[in-house]
Formats: sequence, C-alpha cells, structure tokens
Amino acid sequence: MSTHVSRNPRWERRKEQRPAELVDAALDLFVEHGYAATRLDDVAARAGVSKGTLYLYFAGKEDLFKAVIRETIVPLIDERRRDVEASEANCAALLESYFHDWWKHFGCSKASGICKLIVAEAANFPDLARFFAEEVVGPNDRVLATILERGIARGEFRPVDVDAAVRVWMAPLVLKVIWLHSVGMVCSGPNDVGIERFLEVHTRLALSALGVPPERP
Amino acid sequence: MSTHVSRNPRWERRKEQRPAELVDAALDLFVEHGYAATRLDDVAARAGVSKGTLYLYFAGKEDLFKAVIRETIVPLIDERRRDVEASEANCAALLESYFHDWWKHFGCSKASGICKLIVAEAANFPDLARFFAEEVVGPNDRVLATILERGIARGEFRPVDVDAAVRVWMAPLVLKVIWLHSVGMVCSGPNDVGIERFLEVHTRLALSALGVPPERP
Amino acid sequence: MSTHVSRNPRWERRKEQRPAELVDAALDLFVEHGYAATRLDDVAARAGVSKGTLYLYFAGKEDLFKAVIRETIVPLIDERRRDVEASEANCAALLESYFHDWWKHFGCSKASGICKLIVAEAANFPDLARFFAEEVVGPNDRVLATILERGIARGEFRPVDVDAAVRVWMAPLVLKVIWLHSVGMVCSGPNDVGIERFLEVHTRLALSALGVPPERP
Amino acid sequence: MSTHVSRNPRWERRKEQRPAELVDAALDLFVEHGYAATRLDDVAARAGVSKGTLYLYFAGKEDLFKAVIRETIVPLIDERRRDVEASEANCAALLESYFHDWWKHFGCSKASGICKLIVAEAANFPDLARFFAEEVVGPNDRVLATILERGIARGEFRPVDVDAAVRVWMAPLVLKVIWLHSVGMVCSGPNDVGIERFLEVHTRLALSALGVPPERP
DNA sequence: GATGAATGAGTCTTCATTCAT
DNA sequence: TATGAATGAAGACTCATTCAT
Repeated sequence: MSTHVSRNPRWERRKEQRPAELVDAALDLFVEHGYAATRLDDVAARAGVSKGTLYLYFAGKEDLFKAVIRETIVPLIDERRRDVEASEANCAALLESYFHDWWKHFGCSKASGICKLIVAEAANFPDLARFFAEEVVGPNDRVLATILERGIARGEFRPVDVDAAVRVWMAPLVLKVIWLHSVGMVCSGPNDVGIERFLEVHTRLALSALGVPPERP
Repeated sequence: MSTHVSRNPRWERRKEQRPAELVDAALDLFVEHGYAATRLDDVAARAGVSKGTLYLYFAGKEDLFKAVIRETIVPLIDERRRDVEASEANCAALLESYFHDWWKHFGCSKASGICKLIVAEAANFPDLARFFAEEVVGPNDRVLATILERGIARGEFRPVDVDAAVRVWMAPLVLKVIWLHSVGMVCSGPNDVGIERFLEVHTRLALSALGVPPERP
Repeated sequence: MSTHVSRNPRWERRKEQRPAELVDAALDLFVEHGYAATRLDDVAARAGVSKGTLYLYFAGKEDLFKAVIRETIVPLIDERRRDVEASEANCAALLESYFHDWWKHFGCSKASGICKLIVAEAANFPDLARFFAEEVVGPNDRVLATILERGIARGEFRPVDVDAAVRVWMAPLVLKVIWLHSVGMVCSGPNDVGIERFLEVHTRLALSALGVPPERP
Repeated sequence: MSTHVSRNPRWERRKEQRPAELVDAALDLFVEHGYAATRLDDVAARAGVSKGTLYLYFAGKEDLFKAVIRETIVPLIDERRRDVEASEANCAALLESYFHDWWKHFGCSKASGICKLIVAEAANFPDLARFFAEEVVGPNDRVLATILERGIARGEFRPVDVDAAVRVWMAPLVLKVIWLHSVGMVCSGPNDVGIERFLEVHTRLALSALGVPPERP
C-alpha cells in the first residue's frame, strides 16, 4: 500500500461521482435561492469543480434543474408506492402510516424543497412544471387514492369523493413542506404547530371524516 | 377641508394615482413571472409611464416589490376579518360560507397571486416573509379559529385541536391558490378537481370530522 | 450663445447619430478582424459608447453585421446602376468608365472590405451570404450585363456569352478588392501591379476581346 | 536499408501518419467553417484521436493551422510548375490546357479551399499570408507569365502587359474557387455559370485579346 | 504515447439603475 | 415632473489548453 501523499494536484478525476455531486450541490442552492438567483458558478464551487466541468455533465442550467428533479424526487415517490402496495395493514393504520412515512422519507428531506422551487418557477419553465405534475404529483396522488379506494371497498371507510379528498388531504402535507422551505426558513410562523402534533391531528380528522372512530387503547 | 384649488386637476390626480398604477402593474407581472424575471421596463410600460418615472416613486425593484406586497395584501385581510365578525349564522353554516367567501373574495382574485410570490421569494426577502406571516397568515388563521372555537363552545362541533385544525383546513385552499398561480398556469394537473366540487368536498370532510352530519334536504 | 463648457458629462444623448456611428465602427473592425474575432466591446468602444448602448440599436452581433452590409454596400450598387442607366456615351467608353467608376466609388472605399468578410463568413452565416448574393452580386452583375448587351445590340461589340463574360470581367476587380483587404494588408504581393495600370490593361483586354481596336490618339 | 524490425508495424506506421491525418481533418474543417469556428475537438474526432493527442503533434490551434496551409499548398505548386515546364504544345493550346488543368488539378480539389482560408485569415495570420503570397501566388503567376512570354516571343500572341494580364486572367479562376468555397456553398448565386462554360468563355476571351482567332474545326 | 476529464479566461447578452434633457 | 438614452456589473455558456491517469 502506497504511502505516497499526492501534493495537491490541481484537480482530480472523478467521472463517476461528479454528476451526483453536482446534482447535490444544485439541489441545495436551487432550494435555497430559487432557480434564477442560483449561479452555476456557485453550484460548481460547492461541488468542488470549475464552471466548465459542470458543462461536461449537463447541457445547461435547465438540464441541471431537470436532473435534480429526476434524481431526487422521482425515486422517493416510487418508494412510497412500493411501500403501500406491499402493506397488509388495515386501511386506517395504512393511512396513518402513509402520512407519517411521507413526511419521514420525503417531507423532511432536502428533496422536498423542490416543491417550493417548482411552484416558484413554473411560469418561467413550463416544461419543468409539466414534468413535475406528471412524474411526481400524479403518481403521488395515485398512492393515496389507492388507500382510500381499498378502504372504501372493504367497508372500512365511509364512501367519499376520492379524487377530491386526495387533493384535500395531501394539501396540508405539501403546504407544510412549502412553508418550511420558504417562510418557515426566516421566521417561526404564528401559531406554529409541531410536525408530530400536526400529523396526528391531520390523520385523526381524516379518519373521523372517513367514519373511523378514535381508538381507545 | 382644503380651499386650495388645483390648477390642473386631471394632471394632479394622475400624479397621485401613479404609485397605485405602478403597484398594480407590478402585481400582475410579479405574480406572472416572479421577482427576478420581471423587468422594470415592462412594469413601467404596463403602467403607461417611462422607466425613469418609476424611480420617482420607488427606490428600486426591491422597494417596488415590497410596496406591492404591503399595499395589496393588507386591505384584503381587514376585509376578511370584518366579514366574519359581522356574521351571525350557526357555526356549520358559518364555516361553509367562510370557505366559500375566502375563495370568492380572495382565492380567485388577482391578489391571491401574492401567496405564490411570498413563498417563492421568502429566502430573498425575509422581512417580507415575516411581515406576511404576522400580518396575513396569523390574522387569517385567527378568523377560522374563532369559528371553530365558537362552534365547540356551543356544542355544535366535536372538540378538536383548534390551532392544528386551522392549519390543516386552510391548507387545501391556500395550496389551491398557489397551484393555480404556478403549475396550474401551464398545464391541467393530474386528477384536477373543479373548484366548486373541491370546496364542497373540503367543507363536507371538515364538518364530518367535526361531528356535523350531512344535511338531508 | 452660451460660453458654458460642460464638465465631461458621463455621456451624451445622440439618438440620431448612434446607429450610423456604430455601423461605421463595426465596418472597420469586421473588415479588419473578421466576424468572429471582432468583439462587440471593441465596436462599442470605437463608437465611443458602452457595450449596453449597442444593444439599444441592434439586436445582437448578427443584426449589426447585417446592418453594416445594408447601410454600406447596397447604396453604392444602386448608385452604380443609376450612373450607367443615365450614360449616353458609346459602349466602349461606357465600359471603360464603368470599370474605373466601380473602383473609384466602391473598390477603393472602406465598404469594399465587406466582400472579403462575406467570403470569409459565408459558411457560418448563410443568411448573410444569400442576402449579399441577391442584393449585391446580382444587381451589380446586371449593370455590366446591360452595358455588354447594349454594345452587342448596337454592333459596337462582337457577340459574346454575356453572363459568363460578366463573371469573367468582374472577377479581376472583385479579387483585387479582396486581395487588398487581406493579403495586401500585410505584404506587397509578388509582381504587384498598380491599380491604374491594372484597370487600363483589364479594360484594354476586354475591349480587344469584344473586337474594339485600341484608339490611336 | 534498415535492418530494424519494428515490433508492431501497424501501430508504428500509424504513429507516423498521425500528423498527416490531423492536418487532413483540419483542412476539411478549416475550409468548411473558417479558423475561429473550427473546434479542435472536432478536428481530433474526425482524425479519430482524442483531443489530447492533437497536442502531442502540434503546439496549438495556430500551429495546426499553419501546418495545414504549409503542408497542403506547397506540393500543389510544385506539381503545377512541373506540368507546364514539360509541355511542348503551341502557345494557344498551352494556354487553354493551362486553365483547364489548373482547374482539374487544383481548382476542384479540396486544397483550393486554402485560398478562401488565406483571404479570410490574412489579418490574423500575417506571416501565413506572406508565405502564401511568396510561395504560392508568385510561382503560380510565373507559370502563366511564362506561357504568355513564350507566345509573344514566337509571334503567336499579340504583345500585352504580361504582369498585368497574368493578374487579370488568373482572377476569374481564383475568384471562382473562392466563391465555390464560400457563398457557393450556401446558395446558387445569381446568373451562375457552369465551370465548363466558364472556362471555355474565359479562354476564348483571353485568346481573342491575344489576337488568336477562334478555331474552325 | 494516448486519453479525456478538468480548467478558466473570454464573449455575448440582459437589465436595474442613473442622469442629461 | 417626466423621459428614455446610456451605463456597466453580472451571469450563462464556449472552447483552447492542461495534465492526472
């Protein structure tokens, strides 16, 4: 094993890791400053490479942006879907764990900052917004819809308008995410409610509306 | 009461209206394109003045942006509070009309675009975000909380965690507003639900959770 | 009359002259360095304005380039055509004066540097090449063709293939122009021939080929 | 005769051919796009090597460009001179075949693109322009001068100013070459004349001017 | 020798801001 | 007051050149 210590070579060859490192750096900066206010120089610097290197891996700013979405969000949605498909719990428990897992695996991850980003930049980058709506929002809604449909079919839930209910019940989670990555970053909001209590109440209200009485342990 | 007779009333009135016209034009463009992508050239053009004139009334882009937020949002909050304070209906009806009125007077107005703006630019304008949280979100939440507290106190509603429920139940409306001003502008989302049906379902689910059975006509 | 001497105002307002000044500066630099090697910064500097000002009058580099052609060459061609149409000399004299005038008004002007430019950049800016071929080369050739056709019709010239002869007889002038703006700029060519003698010989050879015997004074 | 047995003949031959292959690829691209618009990446790719390899053989873009000019043009000049020196035809026939051969061996070859290159880049590469003027234009003109002088000396041609006539009569061929590699690449020019007819007419007009009557077969 | 990942200076272009008129 | 011509700093992107492998 060589004990040779390299004397600060001007750069290092890391073809494999570079894209992921760049996407990672870009995620941080895009989420923090928004799309327009993020300079590619800074992304490169944070990834520890020069501006030019970035262009070896991505065609430009928009391409990088798309890569960020593809690499960071889409896998998380898939994961969520697989979890629910594999679950054999009763539907009330499944709904509860869905909300909690959604938060645990996505909501409180860095990647959730993308939601704010998309909302902020949709008008200027319609392609990205459409991509996000189709690849993220649609599939994600489908997972919750599956739970509701299953519960209603089994008689565990009172019948509801599933499509509308999905939007209504995803909203608190999504807006919480958006809030935390925007206003929540600069001030503790008025009557801020801790996430645990928030999820608890949200779940309880939804189950009540579905006709599931509170458990008494 | 002034006895001053203006020599050129039309022109002077104009002068007093200028700032409002500029704020109006700026609101449209900021909502549509976001802060960074909005050019002052375009704001001036839409207001029918030259770019230089804009600088007679505002110190710069930031100042204009802040004016837009402050001038546009504050009046709406006041209006919302007065409406609810004046109501004397029963609480279920009051809740229902609150959601519908919120939409009718704010959600579908041009001003609701501010929500998206704040979220998108919170990181770059922290003081505005704080202002918004304190002056808009807080008071607005308070109105809904009042309704819930009154309903619970009167025994019309089952007891709930009011603060948390307020956040949960405002979220669908707020996110809808944000969505319509962003992704909704460039594509019809997946399982899009019309606003009427959306409000209906939302109200019904909330009332169910509050233990109010559906009316039978 | 004011004796006030302005103390170096940071800039001067010259809406009318600016475009012409910029086109002028651009002509110099484009001819000297070619299209790609000319920096807009330098064009602006030579015109005495800042880089930004250039963009007030031209959409970009290519637009500026087109303007240079339009403003500097096209008028000269028109002038040539009007001269010939108005002439009432015999055709031999007309041909001779055409060659000399072409040189005097165009060949030795700064504008003739465009010929080299077009040739050099045609591949990268096909639009410009086509524009030049249609607006400059075609009309210019037509003028010479008119002279030849008139001479042949009147029996002053021996019949020749007019279209081909036009290309053959314009070539020495055009190539001379191209040469002087390229190789001729950096060295006095081998067996360089002064322009007067060159025109003389060219005219004489052409007239000989057309069957016009040399004058004996 | 070397007794050295190369261990890997194919690979070694390759090594010796590399520079020529690179020059060849560069000629194509320089002629097609000009100096500035040609990327070394593309040159390397066309030669089937990596960009780095190019730098093993040439100091940089300029060096490669100079190599292209020098390597490509010199052999052609020599060839042209030898051809004419060897001819024993009468001078009218010799002149005719000179024009046609010039076209056949040089004008329609890839190498003729150099003419356009030199013209386009003379200002940026003055030493190349001088080299071209001395090593190419001079010797080439000399050949035509030789023909004219011989014809006049033998009484086959009417006396003319040989130096000037040489420039006049080379011009149509050279300009044709330049045109075909520039404007001709992107549009069929106005009153375009096929090369055969062009050469025919050019030769006929020159011979007429030299007092050689058309042949009657 | 050969490779191609990495570099960074250089250029076009945009737009908030200034200021002579 | 109002104008809009002029400014210049800033950022995306390119590509000749270098150098670790």
